[in-house]
Amino acid sequence: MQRTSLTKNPCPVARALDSIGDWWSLLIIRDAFDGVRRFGDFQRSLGVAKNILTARLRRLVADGILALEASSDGTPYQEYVLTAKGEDLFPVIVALRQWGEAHFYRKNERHSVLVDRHDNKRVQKIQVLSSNGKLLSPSETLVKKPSALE
Amino acid sequence: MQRTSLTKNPCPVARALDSIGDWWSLLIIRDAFDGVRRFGDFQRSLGVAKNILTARLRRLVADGILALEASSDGTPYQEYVLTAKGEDLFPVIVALRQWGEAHFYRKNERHSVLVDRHDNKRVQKIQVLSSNGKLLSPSETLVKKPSALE
DNA sequence: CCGTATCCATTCCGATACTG
DNA sequence: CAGTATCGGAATGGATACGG
Repeated sequence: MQRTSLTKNPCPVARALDSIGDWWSLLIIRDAFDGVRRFGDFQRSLGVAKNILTARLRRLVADGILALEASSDGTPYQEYVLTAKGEDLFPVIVALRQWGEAHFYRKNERHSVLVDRHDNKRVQKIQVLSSNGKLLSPSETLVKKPSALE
Repeated sequence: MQRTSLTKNPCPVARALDSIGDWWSLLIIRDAFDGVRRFGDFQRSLGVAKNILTARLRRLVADGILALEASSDGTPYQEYVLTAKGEDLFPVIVALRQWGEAHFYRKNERHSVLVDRHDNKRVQKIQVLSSNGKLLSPSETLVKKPSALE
């Protein structure tokens, strides 16, 4: 039996995970944000088997997250670049990164950080804000079903 | 051969995904944010096989994302609740939700939304901000390796 | 250099039956 | 109700060999 598809699931989180909820896709996307564009570079960076990488890249292209482009340098190969839809995953990656930084490193263990290119300062912690700009904790929010909207 | 563990990976995103980068874990956590606490409720909500659910819940407890508590009502069973580490995933879930809303629904298709409990208004779009509060696009940021920090 | 094809082991997943 | 046990099929993952 096949894995249940979530593309028809009513929840936006489920539909999102249907595209990128596997072990490798978000790592590929993270690399793409870091400027990786070539098959071999993804492969070396991730240490993933080539056939798996092929399948994942194809899926991401089919889902409109990556696109194939002619190479920027002279080489006759194509490159994988983020589409607008893919770029919209930036907050997801940053949130994951900050969660990882907070909970998976020992006190004296250092890790890379995300900085503003212009002033070299660390990016702010990503937050959930109300319409008037106040920080919201999970318990102060509520998921409202479409049927319950006016 | 086993899947390569990412717990020693230098990248915070990779370490995070080692805990929650599979198909079900983030959906379980989403449910937990929505107040689901009992085994059977997770099972019905997700439609996942019970043995898989068992394995995932165990992993999340072992990783300190969920904890087992005595039930709040009178029943003699235990409940799965988010730890502080688990609650810190809130921005990740919200970012995923907003990305899903933006890209996986047709024009007239409605979906649930996340609102502020106090005023019933929609939560702001999650953003990556510089230290002085300006919105940053992916290309305006840079990942700095620990070796390159002063 | 960029993939594709194939092989094999492991894991994942769903369904169902079962226990306390 | 909350799991455990087991089964079979599918997908995943790693390695390697091959082709344009």
